[in-house]
Amino acid sequence: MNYWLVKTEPESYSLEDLEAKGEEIWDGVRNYQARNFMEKMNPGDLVFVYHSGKQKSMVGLAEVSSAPFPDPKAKEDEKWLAVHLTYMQHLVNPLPLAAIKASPDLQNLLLLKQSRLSVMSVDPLDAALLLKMTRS
DNA sequence: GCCAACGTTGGC
DNA sequence: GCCAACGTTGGC
Repeated sequence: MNYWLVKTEPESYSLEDLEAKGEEIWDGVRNYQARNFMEKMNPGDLVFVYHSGKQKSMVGLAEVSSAPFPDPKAKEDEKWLAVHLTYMQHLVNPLPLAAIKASPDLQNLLLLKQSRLSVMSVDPLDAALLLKMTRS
């Protein structure tokens, strides 16, 4: 199983929106590094959902519920990808960015290293620690 | 509101 | 192919 983290601005699309809908197509990603991660997604993979902007906290969990497929919104000659994500839960304890920054064990999270990346992988050990910290 | 990081665009 | 200019993201 692989672990991922997706960022979203709650003002445009929030975890609550995902919860209400149950499953959502995660499209519109227009960054090559992010696409390369999406390419490796498999159904059943766990996805941490992070709210950027005012909240800047990890707020929930979702599950990859499809194989990656061509982004239907992409132009015909472009090879962008989308996946389906299914809502799992809100975290018992949302994890603020400040707490992540303050944790010596989480310093190699791509979230901290590449602030603009919107889809990224999470190391299994980091994922286990995150799950522990959020008691989910 | 500002700025750092970084991706993209276009002139050369 | 380089690089300056510009736009966007996201934290502060």
